[in-house]
Amino acid sequence: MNWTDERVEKLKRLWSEGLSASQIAAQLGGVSRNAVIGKVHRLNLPGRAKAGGNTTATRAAKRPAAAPPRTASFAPRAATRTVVRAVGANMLKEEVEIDGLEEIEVAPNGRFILPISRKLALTELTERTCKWPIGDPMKDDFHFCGCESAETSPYCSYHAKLAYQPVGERRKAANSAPR
DNA sequence: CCCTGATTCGC
DNA sequence: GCGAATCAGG
Repeated sequence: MNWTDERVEKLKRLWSEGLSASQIAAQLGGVSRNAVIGKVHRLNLPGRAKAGGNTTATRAAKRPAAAPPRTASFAPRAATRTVVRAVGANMLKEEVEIDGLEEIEVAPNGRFILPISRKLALTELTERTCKWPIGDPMKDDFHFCGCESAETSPYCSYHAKLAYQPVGERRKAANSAPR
C-alpha cells in the first residue's frame, strides 16, 4: 500500500483526532499500526503527550466496570454512567442514561441476561470482540456489541447463543430480547 | 495478556 | 521512505 496524499491526509486527520495508531491502521487498511507510527514520525507530527500506553481515545473503548453479581431479583432502574463518545473531531464526555434493555438484567430464575454493549465502531473491533451488530447500519447510531468473545467465536457468549439458534422455539427470553 | 506509542535499522 | 522488530510502559 502506498502513502498517497489522500491516505496521508486521512492519517493526519485521524491522528489529530486522537485515534490510536492501530485504529488508524484499521481505517486506512493495508498497513500495520507500526507503519502508521513510523509514518507519523516521518511526518514530524506531534507525538502523544505521555509516552507509553493509554490514550484518551483508548479509554473511550474501555469496558465499563463489570456488573456486580446479583443473587436476588431487583428492579432494573435507570442507571447512569460516564462514557466518552467520539463525535466529529473531538471526544465528548457525557452522562448517559441507560434504559432498562441496555442495562444488564439478571432474573434469579436464570431467565435472561443482556450483555452491556460496548458500542464499538467497526474499526474498533478486534479478533476477540463480539461482532454482533446493533441498530440500523444506515443510521449513525449503528454499532457492535463489542463484548469479549471466545477465540472460536465471533460473538460473545450471549450473542453466540442467539446466532446459531436457527428459528426454533426457545423461551420468551430470546423472543423478547432481540439484541 | 491486552493494549499504547517510540525507536531502531535492514531494506 | 518504509515498516517489522523491538523496546518501554499502562
